[in-house]
Amino acid sequence: MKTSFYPTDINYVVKEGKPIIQLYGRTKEGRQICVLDSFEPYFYAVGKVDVKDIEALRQDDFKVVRVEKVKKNLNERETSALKVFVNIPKAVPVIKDLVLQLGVDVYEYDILFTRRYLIDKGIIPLTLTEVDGEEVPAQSRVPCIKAKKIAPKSDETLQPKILAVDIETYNPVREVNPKKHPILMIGLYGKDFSRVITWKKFPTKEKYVEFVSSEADCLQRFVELVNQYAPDFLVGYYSDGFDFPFLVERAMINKVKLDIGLDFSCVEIVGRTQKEAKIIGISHIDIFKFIRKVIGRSMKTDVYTLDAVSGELLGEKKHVVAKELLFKAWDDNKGLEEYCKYNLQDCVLTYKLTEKVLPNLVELVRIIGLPPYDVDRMTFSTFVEWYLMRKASSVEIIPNRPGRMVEMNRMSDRIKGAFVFEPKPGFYENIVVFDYRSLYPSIIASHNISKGTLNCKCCDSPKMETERGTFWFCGKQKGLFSTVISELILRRGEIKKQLKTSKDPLLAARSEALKVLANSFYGYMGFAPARYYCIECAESTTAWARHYIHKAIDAAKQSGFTVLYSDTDSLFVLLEKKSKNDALALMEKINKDLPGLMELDYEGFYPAGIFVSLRAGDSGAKKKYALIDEKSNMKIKGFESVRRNWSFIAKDVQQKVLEIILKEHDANKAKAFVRQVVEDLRKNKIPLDKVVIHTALSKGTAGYANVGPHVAAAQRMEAKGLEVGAGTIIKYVVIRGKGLIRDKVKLADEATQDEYDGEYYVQNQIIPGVERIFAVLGIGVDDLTKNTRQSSLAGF
DNA sequence: TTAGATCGGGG
DNA sequence: GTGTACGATCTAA
Repeated sequence: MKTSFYPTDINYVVKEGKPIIQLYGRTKEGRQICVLDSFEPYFYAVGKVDVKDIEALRQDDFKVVRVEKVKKNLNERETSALKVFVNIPKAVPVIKDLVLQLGVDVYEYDILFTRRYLIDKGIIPLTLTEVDGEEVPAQSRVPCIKAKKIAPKSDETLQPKILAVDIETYNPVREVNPKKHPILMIGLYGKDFSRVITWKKFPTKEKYVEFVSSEADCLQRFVELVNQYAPDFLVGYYSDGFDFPFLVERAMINKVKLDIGLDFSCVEIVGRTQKEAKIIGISHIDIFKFIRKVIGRSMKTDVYTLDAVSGELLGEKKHVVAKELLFKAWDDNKGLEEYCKYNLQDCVLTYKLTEKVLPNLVELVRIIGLPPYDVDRMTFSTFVEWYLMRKASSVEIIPNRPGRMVEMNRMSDRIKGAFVFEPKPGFYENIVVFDYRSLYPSIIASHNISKGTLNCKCCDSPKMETERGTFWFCGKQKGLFSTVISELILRRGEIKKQLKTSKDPLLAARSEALKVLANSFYGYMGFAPARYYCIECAESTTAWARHYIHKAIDAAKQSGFTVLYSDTDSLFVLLEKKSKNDALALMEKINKDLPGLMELDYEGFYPAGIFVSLRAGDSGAKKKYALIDEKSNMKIKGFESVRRNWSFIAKDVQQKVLEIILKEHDANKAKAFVRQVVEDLRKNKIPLDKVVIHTALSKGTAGYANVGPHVAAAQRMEAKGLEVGAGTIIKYVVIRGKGLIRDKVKLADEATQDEYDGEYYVQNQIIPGVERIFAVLGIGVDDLTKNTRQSSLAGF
């Protein structure tokens, strides 16, 4: 019988000395199933050796089953190799050591069995797959089908059934301790499903609240509800690091089996440095990990709390409640309903965030071909590596990971970076910005940059001098890196074309995923633990990048443009007496000479911009500038206006000054504005809440060698009996008085309007934020702060 | 400047 | 689990 299904998760067991793959998934009809398949572990040996010597190898229960002679490429050159099949996966590392002792090289001995299976069978998780086989009895929560044949069927993708989970714990002190403190409530949220399970009864009309009689029952009920809901994805926010480790520990203490695995296995916490919670058959997704890593790049927030992330991505926040007082509410059985609401809302946010970023996750799964559980936790370098491995494996023997020594040596390799043309600090008008579209990826593709095509003997490609030597890449044979990156670029190009007529968020996510992957290639080539490490490739990439940006700069100068600024892939020119059309013509001219997929884009026109020096006396102004476009949108780079430990008034003044200068081109107005704020601060006319400084404590107050103002404020909090620790946001105000700043600190709610030290704010908050901006306009600090009336009076 | 330590997220 | 490899930021040297 044929069954079409979407695989979600994969695992294997050894039965009667044979490994059996368990491929979990959901059928087209929505039924959860497990496909059982046989598959043989193997690795490759390359070198002069008698096949019989390998066939004879065995140790304990591990043995060689058979050896096949195969033709495969090794580093993009054809080689004959031996494919060594062994009895079980665990035999691979043991037998490969024995083969190594025969004096031959070994390869692909550390590719996880389940991943090897997916690659060899061409199966892509979440993508429609067809299995031919009959149902067999098995110890499983879902029907098991023994596969006679299995193969990918179509591009169709699963809409996974998602269940979000979040727990609240008893927490009287600033310490997370599952050994001491119980779980008070467990929240679950899915499609048409809301539930908070808790074990202290209180009157409520909320239907989602469910009472049980003990923590043990709470855990037991959690197991039942997960089973009933039968999710493909069980999702949490930081659930690898908190919720599941806590649940597992409490389950152990309460002697409850957390056996939600589809084979009746319990949740398992694995991993050395980074904890992971693994559930057989259910993809546990820690959405925090994915968002921080993949989505975070394009987000404004600098903290990845559930509240901040939900605020930005969903426009929705956490339910407001004094979380640190939950233990008290529990003890007194007072106001617990609010905490249940809070618990559920966290689940809702986690669920919605997952829905929101799911297209990105799914697309990465489809490109890389590993299960969502893995993709959720992988880093960019591993994305690239597994993508390369899957692409290469049918023709290439995959290179080994470097040994410790090799990796250490690679660590000291340095690559000469990008070229920066430093702008002169100043105010400028009519700026046109160009940038190379996906500069590094397009160079890798267009110059056929790849490990196996480096310095070929067969042709005379353009050569590039670098500090490491002269490098060129074959013009006849297409390289692995360049081939796969070209595919990514072209595939993205197609999607972007479709995006012009459709606003489908799925397409946008696909485009984003492809971009993320393509942009990771350059970093990967110079990443010490990489299998396909190629420092010459990385060096060549930046060298060509410098070459092309210089070319653009030279062309601009030749056409009579003044070049203002250039960094890596961008070029800022001044129009002066030229028109936008002249700028476009320049771009066309540059583009005519570019090879392959390379292209210079017109990024935009800006009527005004200001470039500011980084430090006092620093002539260059790289990476610190503000531009304004024709629609009055400001583009601010490198200014500290977002720094958290600045008072609101400091951020506000910096922002306004940039706005007045860029929009109205009126330095005197900006100056007058600052002078007014200075005067208002000195007269304590600026509202108190605008001078409050927010700083997060990085450790306990005892841990600081020198007591800064925020630490002094934290100590005041402690003196008042408030709980303070790492991560607490300290809100303080500097008040008038003598002595050190730390002795003039008051908590935000202690201070009054007329006691804050206006002069402190002028000197330490306002001036540092605008000093360099005014320096550009020839206005000194004195012009901003000196009170003319006072000084003239002083003259008498 | 560079190497080593810490922290993030969660309660 | 046929294993592994975070990375940004701060601090001390």
